[in-house]
Amino acid sequence: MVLPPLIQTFVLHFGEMGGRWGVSRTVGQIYALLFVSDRGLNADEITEALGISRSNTSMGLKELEAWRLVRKRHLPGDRRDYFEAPEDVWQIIRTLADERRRREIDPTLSMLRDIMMETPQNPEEQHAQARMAQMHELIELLTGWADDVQRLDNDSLRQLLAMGAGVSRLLDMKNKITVFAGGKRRGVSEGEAS
Amino acid sequence: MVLPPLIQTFVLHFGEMGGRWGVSRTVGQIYALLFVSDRGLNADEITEALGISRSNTSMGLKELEAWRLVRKRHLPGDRRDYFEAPEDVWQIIRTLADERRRREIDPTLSMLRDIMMETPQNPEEQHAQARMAQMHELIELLTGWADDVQRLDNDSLRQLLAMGAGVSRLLDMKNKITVFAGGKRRGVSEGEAS
DNA sequence: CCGTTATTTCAGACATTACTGAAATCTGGG
DNA sequence: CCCAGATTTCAGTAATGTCTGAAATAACGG
Repeated sequence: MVLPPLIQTFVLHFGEMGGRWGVSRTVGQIYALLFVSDRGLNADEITEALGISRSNTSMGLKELEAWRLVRKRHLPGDRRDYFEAPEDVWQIIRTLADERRRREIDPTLSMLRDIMMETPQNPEEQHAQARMAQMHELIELLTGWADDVQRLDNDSLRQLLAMGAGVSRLLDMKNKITVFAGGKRRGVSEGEAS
Repeated sequence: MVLPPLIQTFVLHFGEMGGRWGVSRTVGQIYALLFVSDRGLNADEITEALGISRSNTSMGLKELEAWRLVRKRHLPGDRRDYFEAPEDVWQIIRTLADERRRREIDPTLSMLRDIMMETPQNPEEQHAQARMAQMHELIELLTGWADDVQRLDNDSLRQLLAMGAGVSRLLDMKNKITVFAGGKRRGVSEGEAS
């Protein structure tokens, strides 16, 4: 691998981390390389830069496309495919959240729903089912929330994050308003999303 | 594996999912089993229920303890260790967030900080460093926010989640108030956490 | 202390996943 | 329709990761 030291460190780190994630070392490295690159790269350039086989590059790129983390682009007068990582880091987070949800959360939710249709045959199964229901409820809340936040534009998202623990003060405020209005649960929260 | 069908499905699913996550099939299964169990189980019971080797159980439990997802408990008059998964699903989320952060995010932040101390030697490195700075900023924002939310009690957290997209309306409100107060950036947000 | 039972460690067997090179397929220009 | 460059597929191999049984260690009661 022949890369500027600064970039090499970054790429190698993502390679290692790729493992902890659901992707291979190579896939992590390819993504890291594209992320910091100031222009699209073709498969041969990537192969060369990372010192891996051409076929490995091809597979890695395919996987990254499946994750929607890189996209193909064509340069006029050049038949080769060029690949680049979308620039907007906020969008990257959205994409990641989306894909991980699709691959990890949704199948679990589906399984939980199926199980919850069953009738427990004894106290042991009954307890198990209750636990699964707890898990199901929590996951639904989390993903529902994530869905909503997902739709915020970058500025709103940044604002929300910058607020940090301030959120809890907003919640207090909301509660005061709610109580004030006669305890009829009509604060600024609850349902009716845009 | 001899388990009530309802539980078996759940355990097997977590085994599969374990793979996508950073843990082995066995570890996923052990956790799932403890999660739905209505009492602590000892290593032999787990071994028996999952049809795996005693040593595998021992290693799996050790890993789950490292994740702080299960804890050891002792029953009076019984020398064996009993294991159980903490009950509070909200707390589980906190633990997971905590550990994943420690294992995946923190090392990355550290690496990014190191790289950002370096002086880029050419335009290519300069662009790369700028991209890393973007990533660094985003991760800091996300983790800072997560830290704050982490400290909310279960009810506040539930409320926050239930609010969903309502958050954006709160933000609008905040902005109105801020502007109203003379555009001096003194809304309900910004710094000064509890 | 000693014997018994519980737990952990660890080297090797086994299984899974990642990577490569060669061959096959695709694509666009002539 | 053919050629050359580009990409993908795939079977075999290398590398990792997981699991086991046996042996070592620890913990407790007597």
